[in-house]
Amino acid sequence: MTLESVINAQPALQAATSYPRGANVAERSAAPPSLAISTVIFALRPIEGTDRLALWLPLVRRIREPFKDQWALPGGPLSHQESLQDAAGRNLQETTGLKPRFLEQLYAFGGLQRSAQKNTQRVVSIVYWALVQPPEAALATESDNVRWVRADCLEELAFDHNEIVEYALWRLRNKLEYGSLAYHFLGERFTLAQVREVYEAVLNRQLDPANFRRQLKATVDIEETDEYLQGGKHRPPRLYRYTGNTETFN
Amino acid sequence: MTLESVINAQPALQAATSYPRGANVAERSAAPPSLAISTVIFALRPIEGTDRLALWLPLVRRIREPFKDQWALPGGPLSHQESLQDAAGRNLQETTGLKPRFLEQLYAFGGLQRSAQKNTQRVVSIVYWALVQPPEAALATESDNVRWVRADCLEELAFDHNEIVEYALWRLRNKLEYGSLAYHFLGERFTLAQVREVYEAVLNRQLDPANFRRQLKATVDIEETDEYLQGGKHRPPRLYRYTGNTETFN
DNA sequence: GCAAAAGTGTTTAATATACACCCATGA
DNA sequence: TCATGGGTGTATATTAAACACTTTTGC
Repeated sequence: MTLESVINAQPALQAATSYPRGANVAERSAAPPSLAISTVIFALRPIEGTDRLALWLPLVRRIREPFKDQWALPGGPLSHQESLQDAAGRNLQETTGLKPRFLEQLYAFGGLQRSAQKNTQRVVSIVYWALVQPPEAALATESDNVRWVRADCLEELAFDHNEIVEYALWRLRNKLEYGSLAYHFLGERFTLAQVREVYEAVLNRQLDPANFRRQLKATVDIEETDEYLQGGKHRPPRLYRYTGNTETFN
Repeated sequence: MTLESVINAQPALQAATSYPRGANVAERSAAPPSLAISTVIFALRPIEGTDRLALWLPLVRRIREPFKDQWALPGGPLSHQESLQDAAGRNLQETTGLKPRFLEQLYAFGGLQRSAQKNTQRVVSIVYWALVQPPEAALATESDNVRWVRADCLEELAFDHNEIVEYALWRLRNKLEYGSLAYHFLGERFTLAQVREVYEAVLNRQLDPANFRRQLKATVDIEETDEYLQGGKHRPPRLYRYTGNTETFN
């Protein structure tokens, strides 16, 4: 399943099903809210023309009302047979093609003004967020209806998806410094400079290489290997491995 | 509405509605999950017999299956007319009788093993957590079916409510030091020693009064008043006011 | 050798901790 | 005046930041 193919699943969850015209008000308001799962997928990619990294996320174009032709977060329906976490994971797999190394619940959005349509069924969205590595991200190819965009210069998205991305960014920046988050953007082995690049891209500011290296090594959860990254222009840097646990809640 | 009276609302949300026997499997699995809202309500109360504070929360006794006669978090149905935040706030108001100064979404729980019953409708619970002040907490009177218990020595609760409380405690302890959380346990004016007592109760360890005072005053969000708390046994301490914003997300 | 990133050392400032000490009040 | 918590001062340890300097590679 490709990223594009999930677009067809979109309207089923975030667009709204109208009630039959004959339904009276009491019946309508008694109807249960429907449940949807969306995911904010962050990846680090170089800014075009430069070698500096920035945060990107994939969007899909809506092909039905409401918000037809606008861009939205990838999402899917909540199947009766899977947990919330599994539903989000499956959705991410269908979207990027790979199992995420980091997938965590972000927030449940259930405001009444989420859909611009009137007389629609209420939709509660449980939003997850994921971090993927560059090789994984490369599998989610672009097309007319799938696009990677920079997270910090978004156009207007469908529904309340702009706010959702803002919140995800806020969470990412807050959680970064005090946990294992950065390593989810990287492979199993990495140089300390690569970790610094992750921090610099996410926090959007320069960090002192010398001090950053010392702080990282003070973290006991990092372990040096005997290998060095070859092929660079300068002195080959040592490769490290993350040894802390990467478990998330639920 | 009293705390006790909301018990009757409980089964409607966390117990499960069986499907008619004639329904086939396809129809059954297509049925949408139902949505419930629960709230973990924390208050600081003295440990019996001492003057040290500890975290307490109110529980209600279930009067129907599943988990009949076991204790559970107060909860209520999600009305079609209100936002998630409003639904949680109304539920808290019905429970403790007062508008909370702090109410925030905790997590959406939607595991499939949440109910011990088979052949039941799936229930997704969006759980909020609240902090209330002692005078507010006093309004939630105890009865046969309503009890305040200490948060750190819970018996076995209904559903997965033990895990939910554990998670809420974890969040509380993490968020305490870096925000305005502590002041939600206190009134508009307070002494610095009272703030320290809140920290000591939540973090469950002693803090140096001198250093704590200095760190607090380094926070620009605190302002001294001209008033002093009279009636104590010793030197009357100065009263302070919190000037930071107490807004929460959503 | 030169440029550039890897990696180390050192100096300084900011912050946390420990604890001695004075202050103001009720009893 | 004594006990006690309120409140201040200070000396020390720990940590963060700034930046000079050495090392190792490709070209």
